[in-house]
Amino acid sequence: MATIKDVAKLAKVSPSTASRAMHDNPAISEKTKARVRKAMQTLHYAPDFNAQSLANKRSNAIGVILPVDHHEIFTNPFFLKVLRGISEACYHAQAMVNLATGSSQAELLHSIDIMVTQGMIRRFIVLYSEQNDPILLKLRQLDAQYVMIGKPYQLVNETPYVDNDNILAGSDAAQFLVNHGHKNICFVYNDLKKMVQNDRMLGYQRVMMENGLLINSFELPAQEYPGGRQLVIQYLTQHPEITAFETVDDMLGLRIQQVLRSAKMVTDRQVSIIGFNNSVYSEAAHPALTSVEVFPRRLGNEAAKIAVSLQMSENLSTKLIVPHQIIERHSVATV
Amino acid sequence: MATIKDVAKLAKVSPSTASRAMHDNPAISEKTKARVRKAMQTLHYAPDFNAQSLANKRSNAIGVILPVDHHEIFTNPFFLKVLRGISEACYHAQAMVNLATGSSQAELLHSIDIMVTQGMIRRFIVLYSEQNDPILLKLRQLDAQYVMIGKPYQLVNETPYVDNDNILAGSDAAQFLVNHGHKNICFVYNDLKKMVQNDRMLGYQRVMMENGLLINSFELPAQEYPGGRQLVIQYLTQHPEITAFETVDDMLGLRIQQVLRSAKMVTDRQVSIIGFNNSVYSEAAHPALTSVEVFPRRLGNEAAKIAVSLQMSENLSTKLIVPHQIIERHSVATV
DNA sequence: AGCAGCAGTGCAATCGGTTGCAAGAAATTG
DNA sequence: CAATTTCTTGCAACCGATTGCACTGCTGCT
Repeated sequence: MATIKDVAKLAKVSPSTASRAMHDNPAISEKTKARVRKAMQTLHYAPDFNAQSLANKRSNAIGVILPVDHHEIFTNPFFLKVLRGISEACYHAQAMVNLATGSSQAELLHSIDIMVTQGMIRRFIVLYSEQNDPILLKLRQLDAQYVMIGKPYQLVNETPYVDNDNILAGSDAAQFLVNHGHKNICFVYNDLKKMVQNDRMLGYQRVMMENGLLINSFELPAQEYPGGRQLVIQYLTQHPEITAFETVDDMLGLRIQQVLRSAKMVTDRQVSIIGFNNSVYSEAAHPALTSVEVFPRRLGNEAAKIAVSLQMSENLSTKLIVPHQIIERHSVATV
Repeated sequence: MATIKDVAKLAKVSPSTASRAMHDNPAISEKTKARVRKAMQTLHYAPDFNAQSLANKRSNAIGVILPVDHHEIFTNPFFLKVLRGISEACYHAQAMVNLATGSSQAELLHSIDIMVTQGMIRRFIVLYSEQNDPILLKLRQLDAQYVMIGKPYQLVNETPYVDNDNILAGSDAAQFLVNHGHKNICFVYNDLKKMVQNDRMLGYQRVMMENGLLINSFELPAQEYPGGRQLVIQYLTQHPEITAFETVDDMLGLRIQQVLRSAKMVTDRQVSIIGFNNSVYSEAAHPALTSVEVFPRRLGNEAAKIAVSLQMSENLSTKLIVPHQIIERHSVATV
C-alpha cells in the first residue's frame, strides 16, 4: 500500500502539502494539487483510516444503533432493509459502518461508550425512536452526533431525523378504504405510546371525520399474548358492521385474517384489510395484504447521507420525510 | 481520556513497559505488572483502537459480510439474528463489528477491499455459503482470514466454519413425521444446489430408506414465480397418498398450507407439515408450523468467537456444529 | 575480583497521517 | 529598486499506541 509519503515524493512535494492538496486546502495552488492528484492516481493511493482517525481524533465510521433486543426486532425485516440503505450510502461516502447492539440496555450503553471513547466514532444513526431513551442521553453526554430514523420525542428541532409522514400515511390508507366503499372501518393498533402508531391513527381519524364516519379502534396485543385470538373473535362478533380494518402493521392484519378464516362463526363474512410496512407478512398472507410501503431502505439511505455529512460542530438539523406508497394486493374488496 | 503515557507516569514506568505489562509480556516482572494494572484501574484507562490498529497494522474490528442483495435476504430474519449473536460475542471480546453489504457483487468486493486495505480489518465472518464465491477468493487474495456460517464448498478442511448438522436435522424432521405415523412423506425444496437444502434432503432420504418408505420430493420455486400455486395444486391432486410434507424452509410450508386452505378440491384433506428455521413464517401460519429451530443467534455467536480468536498466522481451522431442535406447534398431526 | 549471563526496563523509531508556524518566493507598492 | 504584502510550501511536532535493541544491575561462576 502506498502511503502519503510515497505520493508526496512522486509529486515532489512534502507530505504536508500532499495532505493539504488531498483535502482541497485553499492554501495549495491548483498546479500543485494537480500534481498530487496525478501521483495519487498512479500509485492507487488510499488513506489509512486508522492513521486518519488517530490524527483527527475522529473516526470515519458511522455507528448504527439497533434497539435493545426484543422479539420484534429479530423478526422484523425492516431493520435489515434499513441497514442496506445505510450501507449503500456509506459505501459511496467512503465511510465504514459499525454496528452496535446489546441484549440489555446496559450492554448497549457500554458498547456505545466504547465506540466513542476507544473507537473515536462521532456520528451515529439510531434506528428507532423511543420516549426518554437513555441511549440518546448517553450520546449527547459523549458529545457524539446522531441522526434518527423515526421522529424524535425530545429535542425535535435540534435532532436531525428521517421519517415517513405517518399521519399522511394513516389517512391515505383510510382514504383508500373509503374509496373502496367502506364506511365502517376499524383501526387496529398495538401500542399507542409509539408515535408511529399514534400518528397513523391520527391520520385515520382525520379521514373518518372528514367523511362523517364513525371512529372504531381496537388494541390487539403482541403476539405472545395468548388471549389475542379470543379478543379478535369477540370484537368481530360485537361489531358485525365493520367491513374493513386498517392495521398498524401487516402482522396484525395477518392475525385478523387467520381468525376470520378459522373461526366458524364469522366464516362467511367478507372483511377487507390494509396493513403497513409491506413486509413478509403481507406476501405470506392469503389473500396477500394490500399494504403501505414505507421504503425502509430509503430511510436508511437518507439517514446515512445526513450522518456522513455531519460536521464537527454542526447544529442545523436536517429533517427529511420519505414518501410512502400503497401497494395494492388482494385484501381490499370494493363494497 | 487517559493515554498509555498517563498510566506509565502514574506507575512510574515508561510507556513501553506499560504497553508490555498490558499485554502480559513475560519480560515484565509481576511486581511491575501489578503497578501498571493498578494505574490502569485508577485512570480508567482504555486503549485507543485507532492507535492500536495503526501500530499493529491490524484492526480489532471484525468484518461481517452479508450476501449480495436479493429478495430473500431482506425478508429473512435469520441474518438479523446472526448479527445479534456476532455482536454479542464481539462485545465481550472488545471487538468492533463492521458491516459489509453491497447491492452488487462488484460493490461488495470493493467494500471488502477498502475494509482490508484502508481499515486494516483482517478477520471476517461470511454469513452464507455459496459455490465458487468470488468474495472468498478476494478475501484470500487480500490475505484476510474468515470464518463462515454454513459449510464451505471449497477448502472445507482449511476453512473455519460453524454450521448445523443439516443432514441430521433433515432426518430428525423426517423421523418426527414417521413417529407420528406418517408413511407417505414428501420433501419440498427450492434449490438443491444449495448445500443446506441438499443435506436436509439427504437426511430425509436416509430416514425414509431406513423405514422402508418411498421417497417423494417436490420443487417449489421461489415466491416470485407466478405458477407456484398451480404447481402445488397439481402435485397434491396427483399424489393423494401424501399425508405429510417436510419443507426445507417454513416459508414453503406456509405456502402449501395456504393452497390447502383455499383450493376447494383438497379442502378436507388433512396434511401435516414440518418446516425449518422456526422463523416468523411458522408463527404466522395457521395452524402454527412445527419447525426445526437452527439457533441462528448461536451460530453467529460461535462464529464471532472463532473470528476474534484467529491469530495472525493461524491455520488450524475450527469447525463447530451447533445443535438444532424441533419446536412443536400444531401443524403435525398423528395419523 | 572479574566476567558471563540474564532479568527487567527504557530509549527512540515507527505506524500513516494532520496542522501550527515559519520561511522562501513571487507579486505589489511607493 | 527596496520594502511590504501575499502566496506557497516545508519543517517539525503530534495523535496513541508497539517493539527492536541497548543498557543497567544483579547473580553466580571460576
